Parts: sequence; structure tokens; C-alpha cells
Amino acid sequence: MDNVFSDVDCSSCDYSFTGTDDEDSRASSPAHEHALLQQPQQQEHEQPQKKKQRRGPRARPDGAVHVAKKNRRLKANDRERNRMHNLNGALDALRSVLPALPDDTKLTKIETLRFAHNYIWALSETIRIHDRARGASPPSPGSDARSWSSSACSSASSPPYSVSEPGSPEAPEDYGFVQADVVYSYHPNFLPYDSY
DNA sequence: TAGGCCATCTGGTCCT
DNA sequence: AGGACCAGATGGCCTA
Repeated sequence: MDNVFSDVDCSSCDYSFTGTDDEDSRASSPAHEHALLQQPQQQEHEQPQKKKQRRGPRARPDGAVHVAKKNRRLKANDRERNRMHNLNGALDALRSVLPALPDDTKLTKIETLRFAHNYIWALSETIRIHDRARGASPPSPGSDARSWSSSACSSASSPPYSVSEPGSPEAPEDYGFVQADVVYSYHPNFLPYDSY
């Protein structure tokens, strides 16, 4: 719930100003100089002998333009950071509604997505089987999650899996949950990663 | 120490 | 023009 940013520890925030830059790192804004210029990549590949050549004496634009450019970049970095934090928050929220693994290990991002996918599918299967058992009554109108499961999975086919990736399951049994009633006894040792 | 996972930066592209 | 989104690159941390 409130662990939305739990995995965003600030261990990675201890930016050390490396002072290297391809462009120019001197235009650091005091507001977030902590987020600034973690540009190790440029430094990393800087050849000791061959100094990285600028494109010419005019490669560096005049100060004002350059500073404006730099500021835009910094703002973009900030937004991007925020965006990723939001994404991680959503991922955490997703983790919080998934059954917890016994060893309390935190699912990785990809595992979370796969697990959620499997879990939704399994729950949908449960509902479908339950509905069928109650007299083959069609899914109630307006049913949301069921709609796709009853249409796309009308014959217990695999859930719609838009993210095609190598080894992505084609058959339901590849999803870790073979029978829908298995959901009731959700297997605590289910390792989503292994299914792929 | 290699490999996996992650956060961040960055430049490109698309959209409003 | 500026923001959102995306993918590649990079370096840090952790674990087998």
C-alpha cells in the first residue's frame, strides 16, 4: 500500500559529480545538482590519449543557448525519473495484490508482470468453471475480466498474451496453473520465472 | 568474478 | 515547443 516507492531506495542517489561531460557539465542547476551529471559513460569511454574531439571550434554554442539546452535536458531527466518512479509504484501496487511468496522474496519486475498475468488468467478460469458448473449460464453482462476470459479463453485456451517473447506459453498448462481449481490451493512455490 | 537486476541518463520519436 | 514514451548505454549492487 504505502510501500509505493519502497524499492526506490536512494542508494543510487548519491551522485558523485564526476565532472566529465561531452557537452558541458558546468551548467548544473543548484536545484537538483544531486541528480546531475551522473554521466559516467562519457568518462568511461574517454580515451586517455585521444581526447574526445569536439566537432570543431564551434561545437559549443554560445552560453545562453547552451545553458537553456542543458536545463531542458535536466528537466527531461527529472521527468523521466519521476515517470520511472511512478512505474515502479504501480509495480509495487501490483505486487501487493498478488499472493505473497513464502520466502518473502520480492518479485522482480518481469516476474511480477508474468505472475500477474498468470494469476489473472487462473482467476478467470476459476470463474469460468464456476459459472459453467452453475448451469452453463452465460457470463453476466458487463462482466469485465470475464469477458475476455470467456471469449478469448472460451475453450480454456491460453490467455491473451500480447507480450510475445521467447518461450512464452501457448497452452494453459504452461502457465503454472493447470486446472482452475488449483487456484484455490494456490501453490505457494509457484515460480513464474520457471514457467518460461 | 560473472551474471542478473536495477536506476539513471540520454537522444530519438510521437503527440498535444 | 514541450512533454510523454521508448530503447540503448552505463555503472552500482548483490548473489551464486
